[in-house]
Amino acid sequence: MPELPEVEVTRRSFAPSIAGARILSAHLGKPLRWPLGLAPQALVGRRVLAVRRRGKYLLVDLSEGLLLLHLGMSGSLRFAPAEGLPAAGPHDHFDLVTTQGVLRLHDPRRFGAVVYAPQGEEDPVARKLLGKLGMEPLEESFAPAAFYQGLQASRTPVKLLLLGGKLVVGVGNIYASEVLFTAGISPLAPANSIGPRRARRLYEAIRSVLAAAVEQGGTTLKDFSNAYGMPGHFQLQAQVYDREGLPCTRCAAPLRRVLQGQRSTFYCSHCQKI
DNA sequence: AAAAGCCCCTGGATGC
DNA sequence: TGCATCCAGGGGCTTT
Repeated sequence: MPELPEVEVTRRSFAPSIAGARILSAHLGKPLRWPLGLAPQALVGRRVLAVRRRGKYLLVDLSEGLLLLHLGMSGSLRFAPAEGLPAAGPHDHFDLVTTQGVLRLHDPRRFGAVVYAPQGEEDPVARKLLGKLGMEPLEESFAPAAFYQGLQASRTPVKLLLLGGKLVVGVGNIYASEVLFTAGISPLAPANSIGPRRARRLYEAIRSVLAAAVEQGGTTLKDFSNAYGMPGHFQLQAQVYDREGLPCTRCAAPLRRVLQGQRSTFYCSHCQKI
């Protein structure tokens, strides 16, 4: 489900509310992708200092150690007062009960994870997950020249390179298709066939599409919502994703769907050039 | 070492 | 209605 915009929207929705809270208890449901790495009751008494994001990971800084949260394909977070919060359902797999509310991870498919890193970002556990991540597309450090060089270094179809997260993070299956449509570049184009001008257009498209999606509260296809249950609206302005056979908004040709790396890609073969 | 495939898991939509 | 099949917003790991 969640790509960079959804993770960022989630983060912004509850980070101010949980900052400064003291952990009262923590509870696990069914196993997630990886084990937590410590007994949940060991978290009791620590403080939540801040919530940051790296790629599609949320980093919950504690007074001692760090929690890494990932929402996988179907995960979402909720932050709500303990009173009035329903009992954990069959798909609620992590509750962090604090003095300021309960942070709850809901994840039917359980591709998500909550991992404890005792030594913060320098921890081997954290480095393993975060160490190979690419540039943050909404940060100042996302440099056009470095992006172009990254494209030049690979013959992989550009859609797959974007999805891989080693050059730039956060672009998932929806936004990869949207960004390439905006840039007028075929998802099938080998990355190193993209010249400097088109690379610059792609760079700008990544920034503008992701920023617009954050602005719109993310994309809600079926069940995404932020930590207060509010859905996003970006799906209303999706140009190609999940629109196979519908007319291109730019040229009216029917949009196509192809498989790349066992995942659907949507594009306009007329507007998007190799 | 880059690149391609394989899984993990559940549920909803579709088709017979 | 019931059952089988396909598909889904991710990404680490294994194999080429």
